[in-house]
Amino acid sequence: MNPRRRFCYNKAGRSKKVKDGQSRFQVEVAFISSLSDHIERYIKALLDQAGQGGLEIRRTELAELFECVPSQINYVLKTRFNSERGYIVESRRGGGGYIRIVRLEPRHPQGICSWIYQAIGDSIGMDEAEALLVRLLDHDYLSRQDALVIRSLLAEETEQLKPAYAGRVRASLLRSMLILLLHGSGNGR
Amino acid sequence: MNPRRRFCYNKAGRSKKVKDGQSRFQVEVAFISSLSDHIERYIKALLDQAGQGGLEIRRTELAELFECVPSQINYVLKTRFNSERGYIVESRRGGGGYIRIVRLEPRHPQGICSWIYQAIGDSIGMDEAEALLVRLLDHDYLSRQDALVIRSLLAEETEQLKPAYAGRVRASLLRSMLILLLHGSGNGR
DNA sequence: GTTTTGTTGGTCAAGAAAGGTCAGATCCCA
DNA sequence: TGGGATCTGACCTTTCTTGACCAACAAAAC
Repeated sequence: MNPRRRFCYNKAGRSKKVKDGQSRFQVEVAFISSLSDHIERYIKALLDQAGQGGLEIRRTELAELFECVPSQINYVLKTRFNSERGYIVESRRGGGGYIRIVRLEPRHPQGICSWIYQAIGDSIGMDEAEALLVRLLDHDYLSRQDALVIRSLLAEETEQLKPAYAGRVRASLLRSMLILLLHGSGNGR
Repeated sequence: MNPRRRFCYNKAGRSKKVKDGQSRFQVEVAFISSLSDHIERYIKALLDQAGQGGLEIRRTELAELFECVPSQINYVLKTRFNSERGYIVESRRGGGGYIRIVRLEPRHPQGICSWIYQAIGDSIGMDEAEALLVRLLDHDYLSRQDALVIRSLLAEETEQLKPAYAGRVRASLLRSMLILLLHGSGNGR
């Protein structure tokens, strides 16, 4: 393995230390310092330029740009561009492969999604689910009709399950339906 | 092999890159980039124009249009226009040979929701789910964005599960999300 | 009516071209 | 100084593209 000149990209963007002798402490801004953080910022900058359709990147190119291994890109995507944070990542392997990143426009105050993730957790009971729906209803994050449909689907889909699984499946279902409503197109087509 | 000027057809249709210097990545729409994808889109465009009876093509002609080997066309047909995705392909060899492609409307006496229930069943694999989404997309029952979100949620919610449960949970999730979109307040279908 | 020849489309497997996964090494901060 | 966050590299899977060879059908030749 040839010794790599790492962090090449960062020459411009990383935090600077003050010249030797002047001070032993970092004085410049840019606390953000890890490679992952830089890749994250770079992708976000690209996303800002991109339209609704999102952004398409080549894993290898990006890795070359930052002089890191390709799997580093996966790490960044997994930790920073997951759906809890409001992103969707799709990819395809093989010739013409790509990674597409879409930022879901928060049609509601950001934070509501991660709040939902937290509130639901790994498993949730019917009562808690109901309480959560009521709460979302009260705050107008949810329409009456959607709440009705969700309620009925939750019941229908979990009634046959053993309690142990029911809670988990219910959590999955509730989470998915809510996220879909919050992020989906709102009107088909 | 003479160096081929590939993607001739695509001159007009392919995605634009941002001006040099701005970014090395595609930021505009229409990302789809492989030859197969272009052939797929071309055929679908033809299908949209064609009536109920479907579309008839010459394998060789199409291959010439895209400057590829004829078997590439078979690949596209096999992977994108199979019966799982709701297409029927028949062909005849010899002089006057042809390939006919027919797109089947997903129909059920009781309507699209019943069709969905039936198509999903108790358990469904990721591939089947994908095919179903594509089919609904092709027929405009679903928006791109919703499909994107559903796909990503399906993957996320089932990735940790043992295959035996994953199929069932996936079925529940897919069914619920689709029914919610169709019956919820978002659109009146 | 056969046989031959030309015209189409079909199959399959090899190789190329992406991206994915995962365990272990490292880094870094409380 | 221990644990979580990062990084790396070896190895894997998926998807696409190509070309050699095969099979079916039609029209011409016999």
